[in-house]
Amino acid sequence: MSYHPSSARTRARGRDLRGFCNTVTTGLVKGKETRTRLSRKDVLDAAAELVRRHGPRSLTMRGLAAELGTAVTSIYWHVGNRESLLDALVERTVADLGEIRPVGRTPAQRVVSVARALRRQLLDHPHLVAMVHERGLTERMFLPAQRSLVHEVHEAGLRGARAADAVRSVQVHVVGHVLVERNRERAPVQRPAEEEPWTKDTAEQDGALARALAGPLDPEALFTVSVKALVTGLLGPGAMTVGGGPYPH
Amino acid sequence: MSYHPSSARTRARGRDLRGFCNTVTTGLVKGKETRTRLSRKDVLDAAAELVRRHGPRSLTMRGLAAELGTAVTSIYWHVGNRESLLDALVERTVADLGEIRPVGRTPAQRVVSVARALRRQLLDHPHLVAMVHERGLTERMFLPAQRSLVHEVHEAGLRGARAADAVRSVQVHVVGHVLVERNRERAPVQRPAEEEPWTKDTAEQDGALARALAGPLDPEALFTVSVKALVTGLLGPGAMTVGGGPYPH
DNA sequence: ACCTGAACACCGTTCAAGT
DNA sequence: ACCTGAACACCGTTCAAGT
Repeated sequence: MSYHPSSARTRARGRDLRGFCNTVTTGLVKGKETRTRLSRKDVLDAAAELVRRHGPRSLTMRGLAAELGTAVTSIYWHVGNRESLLDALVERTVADLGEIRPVGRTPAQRVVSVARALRRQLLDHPHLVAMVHERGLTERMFLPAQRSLVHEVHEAGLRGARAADAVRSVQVHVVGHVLVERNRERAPVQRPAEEEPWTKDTAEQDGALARALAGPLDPEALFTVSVKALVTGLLGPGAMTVGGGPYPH
Repeated sequence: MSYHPSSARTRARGRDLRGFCNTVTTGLVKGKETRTRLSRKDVLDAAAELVRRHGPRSLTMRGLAAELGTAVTSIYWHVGNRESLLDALVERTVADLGEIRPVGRTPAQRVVSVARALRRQLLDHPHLVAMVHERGLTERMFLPAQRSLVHEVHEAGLRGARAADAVRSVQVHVVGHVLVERNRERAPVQRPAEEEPWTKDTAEQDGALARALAGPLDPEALFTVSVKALVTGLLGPGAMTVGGGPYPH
């Protein structure tokens, strides 16, 4: 419709064709660079910083413009609109997530190590997870772990569709777990079960079980338990036994 | 501060103290009821319908007022503000989710059946999942399954903290899986891996694996596979063997 | 090619005023 | 106790106009 570069959003999501003409620095004002021209990268950088500090909801076009010292409308020229700005941000961050190296003696241990590392990576970018999720790009979060998982699952003797299922099971479990976790963080005061909290009477006469269910949840520990169980189930019995299970028996 | 009932949101989240004086119907206009007075229930019902049809983002206070044929500000009197309106909506829907009856011969089979039923319930209320999630009430979605899971896990011989972990593992897995699934729905055209899609060469020389990874994902099947594996791992080896595994061997 | 201010069509929310 | 219109302080986005 126009020569507006943001029409790139209708093209295949390819490389940014401009952006080579980066910031032209002319001087310093109170330690901050003064731009003569705004670049797409400037916009993304500033937006990324705002999101990193206060989350995506805090990112308004007007606020971003103020941060950059330009008119709101300039931003539109560079990134099209708010939606594709966030798209670009997600794209960039996901691309920065490195591959994950498996650690451990058995394939099962290495798969667990990949799962834990992936979880760590995702939790390190708290807002990213929600943004990728809201954009329907969840599978993107699978990528850093995918190659390693394929290798390890194959190493464990799984083949074909069954191997693919195992890889995806682990991926979905990790991402899903992180989504649930992230959510708990936001509402740390989970309304104390107004449904009766668990008592010995309602918990199969198992006092320890009742206490555990009524008490707080340790996400890290729960993750370890569940991913080990999952991997055990996927790779076959005995898969985790070498490394010792989560519980003394 | 005032007698405004919406100050209930500062009280403990208890029962709605008004709302007994429901709609007073005076006649019919084109098949629609004509209200003389607006009740909190009217507001919630209309809001629920809007959310059900077009999702929570489509719910605006002004639009809701138009739907109800009142001034925007009347709504504020009844529900306080948009946030607590959505809170109330979530509360109501979650409360309507019934308990889940386990089916199957072995405890493992029954746990799997509970997991599948819970997933079904959540997928039946597509917007609810996202809303509960955004509100940080994820554990609420655990509730319909909780009691049955406790029973079955105990039946399988798990006790104390270990039983609690098993219950929670299944719960987080189900909710997490549904979150990931729901997300895929929203973006059905997952950008075809711009990273090279899997080929026989990159997939450990396993052509079937490559095809499976490149192809589409069947969420229902994947869920079954992963939850069976998880339960197997949690309840001990052999747990699922009676019912037959997902794959012929 | 890049940047601008003005304007549009929305929001949620508050408040003083009605009955 | 319940409802109202006017007003406030925000949004994202478009557009014609500048250089």
